Amino acid sequence: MDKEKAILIKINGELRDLGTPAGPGDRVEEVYPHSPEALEVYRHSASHLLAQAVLELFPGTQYGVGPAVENGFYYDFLTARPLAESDLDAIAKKMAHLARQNLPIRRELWSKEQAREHFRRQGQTLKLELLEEKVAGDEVSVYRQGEFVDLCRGPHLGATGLLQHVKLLSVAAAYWKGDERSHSLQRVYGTVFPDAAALAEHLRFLQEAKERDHRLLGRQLDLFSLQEEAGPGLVYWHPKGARMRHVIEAYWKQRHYEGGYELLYTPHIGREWLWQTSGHLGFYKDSMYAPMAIDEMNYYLKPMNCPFHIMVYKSSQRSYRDLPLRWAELGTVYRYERSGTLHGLLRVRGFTQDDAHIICTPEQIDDEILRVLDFSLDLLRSFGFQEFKIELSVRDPQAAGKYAGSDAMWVQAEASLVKALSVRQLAYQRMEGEAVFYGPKIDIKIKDALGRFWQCTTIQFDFNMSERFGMKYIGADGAAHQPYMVHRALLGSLERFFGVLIEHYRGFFPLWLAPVQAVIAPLNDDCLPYGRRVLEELRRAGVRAELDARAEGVNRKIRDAEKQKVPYILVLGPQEEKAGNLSYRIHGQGDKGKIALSEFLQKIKILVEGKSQHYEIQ
RNA sequence: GCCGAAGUAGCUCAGCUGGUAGAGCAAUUGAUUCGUAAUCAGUAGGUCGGGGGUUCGAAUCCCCCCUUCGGCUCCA
Repeated sequence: MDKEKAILIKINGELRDLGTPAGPGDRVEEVYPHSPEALEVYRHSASHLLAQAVLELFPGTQYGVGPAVENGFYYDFLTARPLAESDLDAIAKKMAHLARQNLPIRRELWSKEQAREHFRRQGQTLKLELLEEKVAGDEVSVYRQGEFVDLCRGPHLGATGLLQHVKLLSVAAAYWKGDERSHSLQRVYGTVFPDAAALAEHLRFLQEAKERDHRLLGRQLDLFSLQEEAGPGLVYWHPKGARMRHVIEAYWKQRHYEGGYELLYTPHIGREWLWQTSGHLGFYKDSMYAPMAIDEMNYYLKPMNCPFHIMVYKSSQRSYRDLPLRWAELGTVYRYERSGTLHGLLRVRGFTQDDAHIICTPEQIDDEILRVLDFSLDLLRSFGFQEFKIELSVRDPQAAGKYAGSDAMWVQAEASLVKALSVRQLAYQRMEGEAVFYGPKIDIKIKDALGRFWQCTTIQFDFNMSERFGMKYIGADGAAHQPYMVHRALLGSLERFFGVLIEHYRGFFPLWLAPVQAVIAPLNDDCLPYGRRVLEELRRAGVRAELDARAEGVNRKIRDAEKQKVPYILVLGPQEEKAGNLSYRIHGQGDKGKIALSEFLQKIKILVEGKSQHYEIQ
């Protein structure tokens, strides 16, 4: 392989344009196209190329910001008319044209006044705003390629000719500076790679993600639906989806009982008093469904389960000897999510949280947090997820006043979260100021088969509710104390988790989750009675089986079952009937030969119990 | 909620500049009874997302609304 030419350099570890002069004693390293740092620069330079192309094609366009992002880049424009997907071709052509010209990309240092003058002349008010807001000193670096000049810190590639493998992906709206009261800009998304193969690989990944889309698979496999007439963001679980949910719930309940939890069932609506007391009507009203007036009293659908669990707590006097209490509920809540945010199962308006509240003494909190953390990771692993991203959200030290709970509680809460993470030697990211006002929290995201992360677990301290409802327990000292309350959901919501499972497995669920584990395909109608007997036996053994009794050939029955991603297809003909056994196929692998029914049952039982990730019968 | 795009049979989609809808799959009926990924033939299915308007005439043009999609913002 040819030695690649360096496209950037690092001076004392800092990425710079190729050709940046180094001082004496500086440590200089070359950076090659296929390094991760280079990719970021490719993206950033591609965004400049995009802006250059758009400005040339649509004169009078204002350009905003255009950073490299995960998987690509974008640039925001204020255009005379909105851009459409159909404009992307023309833009891409223009970019390719500019790339072929191999324009040098040059860094220049301007005085602020010079930049001001330049952008004023060009009528680029967005850039003028950026200039005033972002540039502190009097000197500012700009990058020029041809006529195009952009305010930029850099670094950049040396010339546009390096940007050969670009793909524009979509155009969408974005607010100027993320502020929804501000202009709506046109954001063009694209991706770029140093070579054609890497670009093709990424496009394959996008295609794959599209094919895994849970909304598509949900329909193909008849798992669930969302229905226009019945209201947006409300999920209908079809029989097959419902079976999976049942399996998930049964396992979840079993694990909770084993883990020292008790289960609760609480109502779906509650009187205004409850939400007044909880504070939801104060800070959460916009996200709640409007009240129902019954007997001159307002009732609200619950957006959270906490107040209900607290009511159970307060139904009798509690002693320190009762604690910790761990109360779990698959609690269905309704939240009025903004219409534009709804997305399949991943963002809905009615969903079931796998919720629990742990109420304990301050002395118990370290143990309880560790316990929840272990529980969560273990539960997620049993669904086949192996990699996690953990975030610890703590309060903003600058604004201590806006938080519920005492300072001491925050300090202890944070300490016990950190302690649990470090005892288990888990890497985490500390999110300063990301805590909710009512307490610090740990969030766990799971990595799916495509490397995407999905938020599931949240473990949150809640100092607000316990305060507002005046939760108390009698301590060993005979005095009343405020307990700690931890609110946690491990899977997050069953809807979202289901959506993630579908995408992670691409519909090829592990046997223990598969809605239909086996389809029986009798060869002809004469074999139907034997088919029915096998069906009975499978069902009695707890196998989720179906009999394909249509007047179709085996080929057709096999094809349809394969398309439904059923793990096993059992072909029954005169031979099998005579021998009292069955021929089985494993999904995607074809005929695996004959096996006795009892042996089949026994072996797949092992796979189910082991939550196996494959269907192979050993 | 905001910006843009879209909505035609259960599903996937075709229907050019206005002249009262079409395919494949699915469904259904009949025949076929088949050895490892689509048996053959017939039939039925749509006030073209909803409402209003323009027009002799609207799936097609205009307005309002609903839903979905791509994002922004937000989040389990």
